[in-house]
Amino acid sequence: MSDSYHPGELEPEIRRYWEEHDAHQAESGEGERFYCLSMFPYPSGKLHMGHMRNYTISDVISRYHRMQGQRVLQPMGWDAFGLPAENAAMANGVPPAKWTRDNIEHMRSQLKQLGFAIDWERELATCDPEYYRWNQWFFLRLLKRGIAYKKTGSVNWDPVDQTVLANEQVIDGRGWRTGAPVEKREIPMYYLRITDYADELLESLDTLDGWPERVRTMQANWIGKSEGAEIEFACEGETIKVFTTRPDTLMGATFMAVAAEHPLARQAAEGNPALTDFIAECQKGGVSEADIAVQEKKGMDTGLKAVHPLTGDELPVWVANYVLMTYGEGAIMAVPGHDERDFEFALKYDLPIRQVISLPDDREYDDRNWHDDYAAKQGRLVNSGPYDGLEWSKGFEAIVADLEKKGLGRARTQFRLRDWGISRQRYWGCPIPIIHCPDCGDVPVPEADLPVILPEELVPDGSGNPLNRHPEFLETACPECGTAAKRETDTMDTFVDSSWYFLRYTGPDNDDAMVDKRADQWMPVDQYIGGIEHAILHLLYARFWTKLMRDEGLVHVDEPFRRLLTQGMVLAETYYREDEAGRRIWFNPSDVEVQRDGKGEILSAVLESDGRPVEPGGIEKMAKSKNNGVDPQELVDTYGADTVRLFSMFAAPPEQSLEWSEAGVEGAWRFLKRLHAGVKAHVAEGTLPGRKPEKLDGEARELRTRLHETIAKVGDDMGRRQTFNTAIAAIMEFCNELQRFEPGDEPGRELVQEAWESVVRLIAPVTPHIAEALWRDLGREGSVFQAGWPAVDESALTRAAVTVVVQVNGKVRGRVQVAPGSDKEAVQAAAMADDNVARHVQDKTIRKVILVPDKLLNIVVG
RNA sequence: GCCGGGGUGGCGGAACUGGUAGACGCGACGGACUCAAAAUCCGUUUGCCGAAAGGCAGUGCGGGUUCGAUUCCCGCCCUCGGCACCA
Repeated sequence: MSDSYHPGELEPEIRRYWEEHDAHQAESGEGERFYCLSMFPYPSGKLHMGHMRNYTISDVISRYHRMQGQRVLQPMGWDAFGLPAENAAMANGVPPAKWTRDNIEHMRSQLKQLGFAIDWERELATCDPEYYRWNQWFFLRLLKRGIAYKKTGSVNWDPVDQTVLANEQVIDGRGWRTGAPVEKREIPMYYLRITDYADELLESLDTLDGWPERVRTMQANWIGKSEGAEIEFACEGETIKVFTTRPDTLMGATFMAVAAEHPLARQAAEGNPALTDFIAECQKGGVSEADIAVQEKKGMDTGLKAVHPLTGDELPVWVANYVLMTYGEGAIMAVPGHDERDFEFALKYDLPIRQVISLPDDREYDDRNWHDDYAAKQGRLVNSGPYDGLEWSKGFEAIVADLEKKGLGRARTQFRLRDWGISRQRYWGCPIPIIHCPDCGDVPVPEADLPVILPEELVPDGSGNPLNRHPEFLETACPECGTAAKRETDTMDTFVDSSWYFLRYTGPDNDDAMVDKRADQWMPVDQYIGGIEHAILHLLYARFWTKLMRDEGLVHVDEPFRRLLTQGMVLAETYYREDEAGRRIWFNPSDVEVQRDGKGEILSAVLESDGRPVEPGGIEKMAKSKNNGVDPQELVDTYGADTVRLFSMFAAPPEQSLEWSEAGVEGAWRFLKRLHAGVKAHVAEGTLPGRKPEKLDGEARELRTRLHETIAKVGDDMGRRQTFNTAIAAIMEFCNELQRFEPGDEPGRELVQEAWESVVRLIAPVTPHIAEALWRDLGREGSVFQAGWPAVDESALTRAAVTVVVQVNGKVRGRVQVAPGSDKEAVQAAAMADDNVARHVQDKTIRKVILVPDKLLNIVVG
């Protein structure tokens, strides 16, 4: 092997060495356990930079902890069910199973090339019956406990393809393939009672101090606990129940509004063609909340009158599209004086507005500056009859008490969180183990008959679930009475698969149980790493499912993930063309040639293959659906895995989103070449036994101080802060100093040996191949990952003098060298000896002097 | 629309607890080496004024608190993520 850096030869050799020594199996070695988990990938075809970043972070943390002497579990698997496989099947006619498994093969080999310390013995794929049978088994237990239940839910319906669409497949209110306007449709589905756990899911967020604050905030807001009251309004022999967070504004209610799906709306529509048309109009469009929230507020009077429970006044009942059937009771009391949406609606339809809360300065309420006024919700009650003058929270209590006396209302807690609908009208997912018998109804598949195996040869064509046209799957006998019956063809939400895979990693070979006692050994996960886009749904469902399994006695932790690192997304430009039908065809950025102006704005973009223009579609997270994933393969082929790993960690802190650019990868490459050359040059003069160099002075003494400062900084950055970019910068900075140093004597060479051994170990988690090789070159036995993390020599950290910055009135005017720990007077005296400082102070009066010890002195003059 | 982030040189970013703004790297420019190129090495690189010493301005925009604000507070703008069937 030549003496220069050739990762193409070096890296495979090092990987063979690891494999021969089972270096990455979790059970080997000694020490306390550390479970390092990264979110498993959807096998979309190729690795992209988002994956690369995610798994490199995970590997750096794993290897860092391994070097701390811990026994690390870093598993890998495949989130293998889901929509993209069906889309690929439609496009190429390949069955989702084959497409998925081929992708897994390819991506596994890519991951192996990157040198991740993964325990491949534990690999799993959620599309394997050995995995998903436990989804089915557990679902049946939940059904028995009443946690799983059936009710209707609303879905996007494509009337042309006669199929249910995912929200992603609805574009501007139209089906992505047919272009037909989408409608809402009610169908029966299975739900899990996550709302039963709402309080616990909210409360235990406080125990997750290893989670980013922003994720905990988002989850708390998502669960959305509000204290309020339910109030009943009599209405033509029926009752309209509403939930409100502000019962104190009840006297300001001037109308009622119900959702289009509300039973009362349907009832009122009978014999009212205009209202029937309006309700049908509300059924247009998809079910996505974002779409509903931005649509124009519309409504229609039902003609019905509701009775105000305290005043007896008649209030008109409207149907309004901004009232959601899925929150509260699907009906509201509208208080346009103090609610922005009600206000907007009242203005549009000329409904009365009444102020019932005083403004802070007792101003008169005025529609025109309502936007300044409506927020004033914290005043006293006015225009509220017997409640006038009460502070709002007292009014809240008084009104609820009076409603309770009349039996027309009571205090209640409401959550924004809804039960989790898990039914999907799709083929490529885990079958829901239910049989529909004409006589016995919905019958669970007996445990002995599990798993219900999904036939793998089918090819969806976009017109509904092919299981419905597959008699071998569909036709069966009722387990209770034996008559001909049909299987449920809905499959489970893929979030079910990803809600417990981390538990299965602890005992993936167990054919007799979902999890076993090994789960107790490894759980909870010490470090979870994944994209911020999963901050709410996946993480909430995984927390919920863990609690469900706990309550079944299967695991013994309350929370699955002790520490969470949410990596920012890797973004890339998207490019598309529209076909005749207006469908967007997406092109990979690597196939597009782009010209930009001086500010980086795109001037033109053409497809390389045909030279014709494509439209830029904005910068978005790398994803299969927009075909903007950048494959790291080409870079790995050119520079090797270590360079790409180093570059992806150096580019930005992990939590930050990052627009992908290759500019700078050369820098990482150059650094590794210099590191390699530096060690080789030192070794060429002969290696030394690693021992603490004595009797250093001058430059050597300073270099050793810098070495141990760097060791302390890198350990802190990798372990506590998890800012790998700054850890790498610190290593680079030290290497620059080390390479300028020329050892004149034996202690100097000992220092250089110590320095290179430390540098190689500090960089090892990031660039493991080169570190392993250089560790050998330095004359050390065994793997660098068994060598342990370098220790900080506290005695090396002390300095004879420190630099203190001197400011005059907050502006830097000089720097002085003083002994560490010098007091204000001493530093000030030194500062006044500086010409420039003295000039700025001159004959002015010193009003104040502020000292930040060993760092800064600010002299305030006036 | 609602919830949560982000905005700092030509570019990626650093400044951790309110204390030197621009570490480290890319790019660019100048130089060394070379027949030449690549690679490598050395130097300069926020803007403006200045020969220099030094000075003034500067962290999306507008205000505020403070001896001192990229950091805290108020109001905006832009942008990214999520919004329950993308995963």
